[in-house]
Amino acid sequence: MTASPLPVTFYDRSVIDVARDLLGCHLVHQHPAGRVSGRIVETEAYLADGDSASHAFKGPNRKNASMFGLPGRAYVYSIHARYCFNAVVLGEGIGSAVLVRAVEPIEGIKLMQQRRSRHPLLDLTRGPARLCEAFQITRELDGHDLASADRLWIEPGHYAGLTDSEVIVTRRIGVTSAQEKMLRFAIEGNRFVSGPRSWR
DNA sequence: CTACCGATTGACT
DNA sequence: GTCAATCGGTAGA
Repeated sequence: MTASPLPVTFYDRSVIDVARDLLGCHLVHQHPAGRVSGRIVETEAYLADGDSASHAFKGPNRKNASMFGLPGRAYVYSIHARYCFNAVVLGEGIGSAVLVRAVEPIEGIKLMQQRRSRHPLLDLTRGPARLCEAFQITRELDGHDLASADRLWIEPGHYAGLTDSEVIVTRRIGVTSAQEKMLRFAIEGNRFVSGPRSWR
């Protein structure tokens, strides 16, 4: 795999387009312990305006600061004693991001299993906090530049460029407000997609 | 300092 | 399907 990271311009577009287009791309983490990578199979968009489910809804604070930072950076937040990973979309002061909810493991499965300890393949990276544990993504990587091939980045994948019939669009999972918005994107039929079976 | 919350997960019926 | 444990991060006293 010698592809180079997606450029910043990829992230400087409509958050819905970015969430849709990240499907099929590869998330890569390089660490002294080894390299892990996975195909992105599920994302959610969090809008800059009128989206009460977004952490950016009430404006910038220390926790969500990177969400209002440069596009193509990571926004890593903690919730329920775990971490979740987003890619920041659009320019400074905007406050939109794409949550990566699930990937399909490609490289480094043994390392992922060590980090997640004894979990079966299907449970390694299905879910936003699970994939962060498998990829060793913590708050340390909050604000990290995803457009350079260092530590953590995203590459265009072999199967990127999915047709509309290969993508399902649903409500977002777990949010307690703005539940009506259809902002979750997933590769139809992929076993590593989280949520109810009927949504896979 | 304490109180509270959650874009979750895993265990359980 | 239901539900409680989990703890980092924040807000408030």
